[in-house]
Amino acid sequence: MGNETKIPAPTIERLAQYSRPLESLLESGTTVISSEKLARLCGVNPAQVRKDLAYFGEFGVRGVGYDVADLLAAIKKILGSDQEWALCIVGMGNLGRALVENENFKKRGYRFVAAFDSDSRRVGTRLPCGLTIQPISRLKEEVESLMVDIGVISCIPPEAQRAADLLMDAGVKAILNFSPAQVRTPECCVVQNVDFSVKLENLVYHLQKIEETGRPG
Amino acid sequence: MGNETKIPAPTIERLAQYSRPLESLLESGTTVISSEKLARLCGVNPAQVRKDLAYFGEFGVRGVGYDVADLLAAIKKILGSDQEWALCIVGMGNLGRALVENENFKKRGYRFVAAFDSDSRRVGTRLPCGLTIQPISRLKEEVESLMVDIGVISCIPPEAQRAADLLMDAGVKAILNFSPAQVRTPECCVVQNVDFSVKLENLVYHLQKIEETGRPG
DNA sequence: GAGAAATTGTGAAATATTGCACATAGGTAC
DNA sequence: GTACCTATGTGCAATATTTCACAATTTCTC
Ligand SMILES: NC(=O)c1ccc[n+]([C@@H]2O[C@H](COP(=O)([O-])OP(=O)(O)OC[C@H]3O[C@@H](n4cnc5c(N)ncnc54)[C@H](O)[C@@H]3O)[C@@H](O)[C@H]2O)c1
Ligand SMILES: NC(=O)c1ccc[n+]([C@@H]2O[C@H](COP(=O)([O-])OP(=O)(O)OC[C@H]3O[C@@H](n4cnc5c(N)ncnc54)[C@H](O)[C@@H]3O)[C@@H](O)[C@H]2O)c1
Repeated sequence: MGNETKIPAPTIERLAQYSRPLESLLESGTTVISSEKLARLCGVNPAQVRKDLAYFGEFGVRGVGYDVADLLAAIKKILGSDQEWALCIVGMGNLGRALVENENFKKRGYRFVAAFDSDSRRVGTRLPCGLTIQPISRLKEEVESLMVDIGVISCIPPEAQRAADLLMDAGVKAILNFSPAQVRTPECCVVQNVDFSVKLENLVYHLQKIEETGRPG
Repeated sequence: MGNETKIPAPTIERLAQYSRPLESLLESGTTVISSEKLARLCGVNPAQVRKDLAYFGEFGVRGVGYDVADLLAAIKKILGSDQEWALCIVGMGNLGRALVENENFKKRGYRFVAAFDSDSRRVGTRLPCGLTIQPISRLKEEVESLMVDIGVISCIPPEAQRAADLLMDAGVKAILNFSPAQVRTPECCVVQNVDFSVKLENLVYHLQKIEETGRPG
C-alpha cells in the first residue's frame, strides 16, 4: 500500500480487459485460473498479466494461480468499478439513445441519471429506460443535484467542446467523448475518446497491407 | 516507396487522428498548417507529427509547413481511406441501428451494404437508411456477392465469436467488434475492438486518483 | 517429510516509442 | 543574389513498455 510507482497507462487499459473473461469464468463456475490461461483469453503475454497485477500487490498463489472471484474483485477495486457511478449524457440522437438503453453499463455499476439535448423537439421525450430528455439549460443544476461523476458526449461534433465546457462548469471531472472532435480540458478533468472511424481507418490500413502482401501491416 | 520499415501501431492510430482536424481546416479554408499547430490540435508533440509522416515520405515544405489538402489526401492514401469500403453488420439492436444510420461513415467512404440479425422478428425490417435486415443464413451469399470488405459485430457478446466465424467463412478479412467479448481470428484477419466499458473503467480509475490526490493517476 | 510439479513475482535484458536538438532547405525581402 | 526567417526531416538520447528467465513458494505424491 502507498506504492507511489507511476502505473503505465497500458496496464490500466489491460486490467479492464482482464475483467471481461474473469466475469465469464466466474459465471461458468471456474474457481482458479493461471496467468497463462488468462493471458491466452485476452490475447496477451502471461508475464504481462503478472506484471500488471504486481503493480498493485500479490493476488495469486505460487504453484496454483489466481482465485477467479478474488482476482475479479481486486481488479474492480483497483479500477474503481466496485463502486456505483452516476453518468449523464449530452446529445440524444441515435447513439445517445442506444447508450442509455444498454444493459451492460447498468450491470457494471454505471447508471445514467440524466439525459440532455439542445433540440426542443427532443426535449420532454420519455425514454424506455425511464429518463426524460431535458434541455441543456438544466444541465448544471441537474448535474450538481444528482452528483454526476461522468459526462458522456454524444452530440454533433461541432458542439462537443461546448458540451464539455458545460459539463466541466457543472463540476464533472471525467468525460467519455463519442464525437470525433477533440475536446480540450484542463489537467484536472480526464477525457477518454471513443472514435469509431479511427478504428475503421486502422482496419483498412491493415486490409490494404493484406491485399498487397498477404499479411497485416 | 518500397520502404520496408515496420510502422509502429501508434503511428497508424495517430495518422487517423490527424485527419480529423485537417478535414475541419480544409472546410474552413486554411491552406497551410505547421506540425506545431496540427500537433496542438491533436494533443501530441510536434516532432511526433513529423516523425509519423516521415515513415511514408516527405509531405511538407521546409520553412512553410504542410499544404492542408495535400496532407489530408496523402494520409487518406496511406491509410486506405481514399477508397470506398463495403461494410456489413451483424446484430441490429440499438447499437447496430445507430451505426447504420450514421452519416459520418458514409462521408468517409464506408458504406453499409448489408445488415443481419438472428431474430426472426427483426428480419425483414426496412431501415431508414434503405437496407432491409436479413437472416444470418443469407450472410455468406450476400457478403460474397456484395464483396464486403469489413464486418461489424454488434450482436450480444456470447454470439460474437459465432458472428466472427461466419464473417471469416464468407471471406471477410477485417472485423470491427463492438461486443465486449474477445474474438479469436487467424493471422490473416484483423480485428479492432471497440469496448466502451473498458474506456469507462479507465476513466473511473483516474477519477479515483483525482479524488485521492487532486490529480489524475 | 523429501522430491517433483506447477506457477507466481520480479530483476534485468530486449524492444519499442517518444522527444530533443539541430542541420537542412524553401521562401521572402531588398 | 545574399541574408534572414521559418519550419521540416532526422540522428540520437531518453523514456517507456514488453518479454525473458529464474528464484521463490505452494501443493501434491509417495
Ligand atoms: N451513431 C453512430 O453510430 C456514431 C458512430 C460514430 C460516431 N458517432 C458520433 O456520435 C455523435 C452522435 O451521433 P448520432 O448518430 O447520435 O448523431 P445524431 O445526429 O443522431 O444525434 C446528435 C444529437 O445531438 C444533439 N445536439 C446537437 N447539439 C447539441 C448540444 N449543443 N447539446 C446537446 N445536444 C446537442 C442533436 O439535437 C441530436 O439529437 C456524433 O458526434 C457522431 O459523429 C456516432
Ligand atoms: N448499445 C450500446 O450502447 C452498447 C454499448 C457498449 C457495448 N455494446 C455492445 O454492443 C452489442 C450490441 O448492443 P445493443 O445495445 O445493440 O444490444 P441489443 O440487445 O439491443 O441488440 C443485440 C442484437 O443482436 C442480435 N443477435 C443476437 N445473436 C445474434 C447472432 N448470432 N447473429 C446475429 N444477430 C444476433 C439480437 O437479435 C439483437 O437484435 C452488445 O455486445 C453490447 O454489449 C452496446
